[in-house]
Amino acid sequence: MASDRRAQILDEAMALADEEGLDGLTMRGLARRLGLTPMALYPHVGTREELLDSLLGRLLAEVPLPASGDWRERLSGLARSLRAVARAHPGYFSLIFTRPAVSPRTIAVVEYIFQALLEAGVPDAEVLRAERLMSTFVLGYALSEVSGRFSAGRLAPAARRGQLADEEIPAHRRLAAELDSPVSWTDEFEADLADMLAMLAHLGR
Amino acid sequence: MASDRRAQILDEAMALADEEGLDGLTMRGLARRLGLTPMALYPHVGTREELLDSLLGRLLAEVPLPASGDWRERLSGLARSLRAVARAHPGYFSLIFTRPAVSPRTIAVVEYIFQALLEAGVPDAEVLRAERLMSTFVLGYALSEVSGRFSAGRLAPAARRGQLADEEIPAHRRLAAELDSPVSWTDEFEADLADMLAMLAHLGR
DNA sequence: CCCCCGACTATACACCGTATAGGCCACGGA
DNA sequence: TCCGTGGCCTATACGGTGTATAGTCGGGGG
Repeated sequence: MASDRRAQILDEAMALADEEGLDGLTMRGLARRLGLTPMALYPHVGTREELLDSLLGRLLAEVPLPASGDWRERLSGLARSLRAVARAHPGYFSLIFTRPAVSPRTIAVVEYIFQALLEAGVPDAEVLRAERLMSTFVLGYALSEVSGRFSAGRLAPAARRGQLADEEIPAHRRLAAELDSPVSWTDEFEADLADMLAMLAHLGR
Repeated sequence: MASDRRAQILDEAMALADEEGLDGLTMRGLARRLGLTPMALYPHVGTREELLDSLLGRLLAEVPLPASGDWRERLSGLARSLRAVARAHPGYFSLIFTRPAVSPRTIAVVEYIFQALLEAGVPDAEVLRAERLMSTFVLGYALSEVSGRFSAGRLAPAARRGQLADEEIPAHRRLAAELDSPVSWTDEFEADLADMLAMLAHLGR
């Protein structure tokens, strides 16, 4: 069947993007891996931009929606799934921020969050904002983690000493012990999640 | 002076990126605007990747750090400045997520946030996490706003009707009035900011 | 006067996305 | 059995990209 071929090409595209990153995902490179000419891809996946949109669709399709549990369990389960997807595909998770794709799946995920927030008692007038606030945090955290924004400061001890005098950064000096100890991004995510859920609960009275 | 030339090139690069976006920022296009050959740029700004890092540096340099006020005013002032920078340069604000740059300026901004959080009474052991949490929200919100992630759903009425049956999305149906009314991203940002600051205050007891 | 050195140019290479046109083969109807 | 015909794929080409390498030129110091 024709869409088998499409699925097969998308599989290979995801593998290639996982290995080489978005820049390495090339029409020519993808065709080479499949033993095809670049132009053979076009009838199946469209232009490269459309290919990227399809990859984003697959990314979202990988996110399971927990079927049971109270609203806290459902929201934190979804959040953990999103972070897991980001860690599984660090090379192109950023698509979720840069490509505004509104697929049925997207709507299903948003619907899922709406229902959880309503169950949490968030007033109708605040549900949309609460959904965007929560999504922004989860997606932002996941992207920061896999794109290296968080760990950029891990060379902080050198950088701190490097260019600014100690007197200019008293808070850094006071927090030296914390700055020098390793961070578990999983633990931090869980702690953040707890705080965010508490905030949502507060919104619901 | 030599670094005048560099500054001049970076000025033009920012202008070009503002007009044409990151994809439109091309070594050849930049050189053309300056009346130069592409290769003339390299001694001044290095490779294109290094040029992008320099642009990010300039972006951060544009963010003013409010000199006075209590910790709430300082943090929300900084947050508003970051969002303003994003809106001023929507084409390449995303660099802040994808390019881990640790410049003296970055450290100064983080130091500023640390001091505010300490003033808020956040325990030393939680300051680093609170800084990342707050930064993630602010940067994520700003990026979502300028990259179109938020407004992707503005064609929601059509999309909702389009592919999912009404019975599958009861929360969307219940929130139809809210979904169809326009959103002020400024108002929403302020409301989110208030909630986040309350959360931080709670962390500080 | 000469020479050097810095800024700049010229050329070239490998790669990219994709438009256009043509080939090949399997299959259904006469 | 032959003949379209239509789906998949290939070949070629064009204009773009980043950047390595080598050459050009003018002005300031010995």
